[in-house]
Amino acid sequence: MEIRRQDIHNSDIPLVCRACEARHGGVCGALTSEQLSELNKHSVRHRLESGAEVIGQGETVVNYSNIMRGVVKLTKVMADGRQQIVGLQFAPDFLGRPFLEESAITAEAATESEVCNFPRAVLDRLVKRTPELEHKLHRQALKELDEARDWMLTLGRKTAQEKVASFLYLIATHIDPESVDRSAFELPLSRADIADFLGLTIETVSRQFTKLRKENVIRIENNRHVTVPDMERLMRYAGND
Amino acid sequence: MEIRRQDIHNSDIPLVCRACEARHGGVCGALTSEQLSELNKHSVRHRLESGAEVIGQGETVVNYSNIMRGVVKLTKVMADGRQQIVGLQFAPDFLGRPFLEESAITAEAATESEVCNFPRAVLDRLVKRTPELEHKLHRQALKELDEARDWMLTLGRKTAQEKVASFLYLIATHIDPESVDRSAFELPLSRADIADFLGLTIETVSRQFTKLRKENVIRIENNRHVTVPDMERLMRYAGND
DNA sequence: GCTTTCACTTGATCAAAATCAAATGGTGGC
DNA sequence: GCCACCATTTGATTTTGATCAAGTGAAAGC
Repeated sequence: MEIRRQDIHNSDIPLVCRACEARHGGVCGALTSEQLSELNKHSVRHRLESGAEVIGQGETVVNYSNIMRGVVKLTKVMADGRQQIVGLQFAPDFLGRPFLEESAITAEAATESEVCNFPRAVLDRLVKRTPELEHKLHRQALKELDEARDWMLTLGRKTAQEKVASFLYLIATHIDPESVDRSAFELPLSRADIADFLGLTIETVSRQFTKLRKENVIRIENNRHVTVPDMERLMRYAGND
Repeated sequence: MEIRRQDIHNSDIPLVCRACEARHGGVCGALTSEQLSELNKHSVRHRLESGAEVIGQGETVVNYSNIMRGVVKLTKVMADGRQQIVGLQFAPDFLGRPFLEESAITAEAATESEVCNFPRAVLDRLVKRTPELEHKLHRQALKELDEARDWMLTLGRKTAQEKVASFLYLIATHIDPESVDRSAFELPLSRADIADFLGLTIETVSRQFTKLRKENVIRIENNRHVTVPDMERLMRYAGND
């Protein structure tokens, strides 16, 4: 038996939106079909190569985006080049900092990705008229804040081993929200990116991977494919008792 | 000559609110006088000793607060006792995590403080009916997110010296938003708290203070009173070029 | 097929911050 | 004023992770 979606006027929803994975998880779910149509008129779907920049630190924000597929990293850079990843966003997250002219961070595709861009001005106008949309954005901001604070504990107080285990646990639980089996996944970040996420060097990250592998906490194939035989054990290594 | 406030129906505003410093800076500024009266019926002003807990990690959130005076620290603790301060909030900040039953952090007065508590349920009801209020809370969440991300760079990539200088710069610019002269201030945190904020030990913090003092970047009297002769120089020591 | 390149790993050494230990100094109680 | 207590500083040593320096291994180009 077929189950019908509860959307009202489903047929009025733009075709591309109907097919969009982010439709129900992301901010677009807060919009009526008319609003969705309006936003859709101005939006452009985009494929991003791994490493492609969405916006640079200090640049003027002209677009917001929804991540439709892939992983986007948010980074901050110091004048001398030291770099820190301050956030990882997964589909179907909203990407952007409302109410600010200039971006305080760089957003860059960590993997090959797909995003749906729409002009800042159009969404800002919609937000003013649609409390439910602001509510969604507010919730997303709070979620990011919770994640940032969790990560501050990791950065400030955990050992290198705990940091690497925490990272693996984070990826295992975020990479594919649909999947039931979280024990096997592809790392969306290179060793260099992982180091920038954890406040470590690539050498230290590599050594900790080797150590976790030797202690059978994880298995690694082709540098990027990770298997976790015992998730509870990984959690203990991450210091999350 | 006396200058009149632009508030409409100023006389309808509860007396305690009229005198409240947080009235215009905090979330209450988004409310009409009637809403303010309703909220005020349920709110209780409270004096907090330094160290007093507002809410504990894992506890059920029953109250939100406005900070009227003082500094509140937000901390996370690991099972083995390692601790990290993940946020500092100054008057007239809003204190609380909307839309979540259980607090993920501990909030504790860092200095002798004063807060205005109101029941979660009452504010949640007001938020639903008042888009402008949700907008204010949204902006506050985004501000906290920006601050958290700035701090992640400090925690992950800065040296002990840069961390301590960054902390001093943060306090200098946040402790008294009114004051023009930011070059002299009281530290709201003990050395132990500063260590927990910076992901360092108290010994390392103390040594860096001594070093900054010997290099004439700061002067310290009575352990808590700091003078900064050249703010630009402090900023350079903090790595913010 | 061979070379080049790039990401990653491994090894040796070094430096920064942690740890362990003791001294100092200011504050409140008597 | 003197003592006790606590926060802070200072000193000696150790540890962790950074740095410097080679290696390895897989994929891309010729």
